[in-house]
Amino acid sequence: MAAYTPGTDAPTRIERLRRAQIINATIDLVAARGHAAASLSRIAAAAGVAKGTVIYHFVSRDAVLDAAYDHVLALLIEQVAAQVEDADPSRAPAVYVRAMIAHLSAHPAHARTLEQAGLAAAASGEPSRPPGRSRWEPLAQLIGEATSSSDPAPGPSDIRTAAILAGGMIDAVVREFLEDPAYDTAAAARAIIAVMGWDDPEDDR
Amino acid sequence: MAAYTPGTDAPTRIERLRRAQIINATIDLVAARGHAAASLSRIAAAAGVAKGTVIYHFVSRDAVLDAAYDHVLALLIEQVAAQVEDADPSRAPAVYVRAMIAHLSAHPAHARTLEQAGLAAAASGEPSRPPGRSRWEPLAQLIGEATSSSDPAPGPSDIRTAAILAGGMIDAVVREFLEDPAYDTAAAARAIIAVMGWDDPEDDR
DNA sequence: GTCTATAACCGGATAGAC
DNA sequence: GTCTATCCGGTTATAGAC
Repeated sequence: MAAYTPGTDAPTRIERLRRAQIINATIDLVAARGHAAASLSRIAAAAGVAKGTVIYHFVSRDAVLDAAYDHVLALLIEQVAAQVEDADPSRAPAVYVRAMIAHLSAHPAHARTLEQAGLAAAASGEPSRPPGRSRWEPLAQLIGEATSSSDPAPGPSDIRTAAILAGGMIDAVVREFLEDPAYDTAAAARAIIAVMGWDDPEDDR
Repeated sequence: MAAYTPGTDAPTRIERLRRAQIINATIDLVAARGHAAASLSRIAAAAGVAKGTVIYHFVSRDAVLDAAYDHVLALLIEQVAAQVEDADPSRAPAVYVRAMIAHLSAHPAHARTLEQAGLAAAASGEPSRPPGRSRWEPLAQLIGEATSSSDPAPGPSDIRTAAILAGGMIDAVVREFLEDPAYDTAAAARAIIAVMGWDDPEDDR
């Protein structure tokens, strides 16, 4: 058999613990100092292990960062998907907006990390997705399903543009919150839903 | 007198040319490969000069990047301000949105560079501005002046939030354009103005 | 003014002791 | 599994020749 390569097979052990430990340290480090400053030595120091240990559990520095970014992204998607799934389709877009903002406000370090991840990706010419598959495609999907049920399609008639605009507002609200933690993100979420003309789950009582 | 320090005093000569040459090369480099990849040697190579030359005209690598970022920002502000100034106050917000998107669409490299500049700044904990002075403060100003003249204040009643949301949409539209140059930014600008419920200069004919 | 050469440093990654 | 030691490459910045 080939040599043991951690991460590819069943991690059956404290391996998972070490990996989690390193990943969490990396997330905090990136959130605090940025992608570029998250060097191997700093990651190791933050996690309380040696450089060699980090490269034993992961393949390279890039692999550590990728794993960290995948992790925060997976958590975000899981959270949002759970709330969107058991919601009336006509209200799914509003739920999406609230869930997104709530999660990122609750985990500022994750928000900052995702910000850095996106920019690092934009830097190294990475056309990771074929044209059309933009970051807000899932949201566009929800908008499409919502407007097909309720007749008077609100907001911009172009679904892609609607998703892009709503997504941009979400980003902006989260960014503002990161700079000013006193900013009322719940009110901002309400404002987004209002300008988009969407059904608001919190309206009916 | 003290030694001559370029940039601080009258640049009286081909100094300005060299500086401009280096700055432009830096802008393209950052746009293409990102902030982190814009090393001194790469900047020098891109500008067609030696490393020493770069550090002669600027103090350090960071100074070069700062100068480049200041430059693209100054151009953007100049362009937008010119269009906003000779516009009816009630339509200033719409003009701002269009000017911003038009300029950044016309100069994608500048848009990418500003993106990288922002992220690099977010990384090194740089509270460059006291709380409240957000990036969209000028826009908030325009919105305030516009709504004080026309009675039925459109969009979110909170001016700060209105500016943040509109700004976020501008960012999102530009980002989308960078990924898909076929994206219709003029239509997107119209959509932004529509959802905000603003007076549109292109409406009356 | 511009360049070459060099100093001092820090980055990632490997080898191997324990 | 985890660590230390080491190597190599690339980085900024300086010194000084031209």
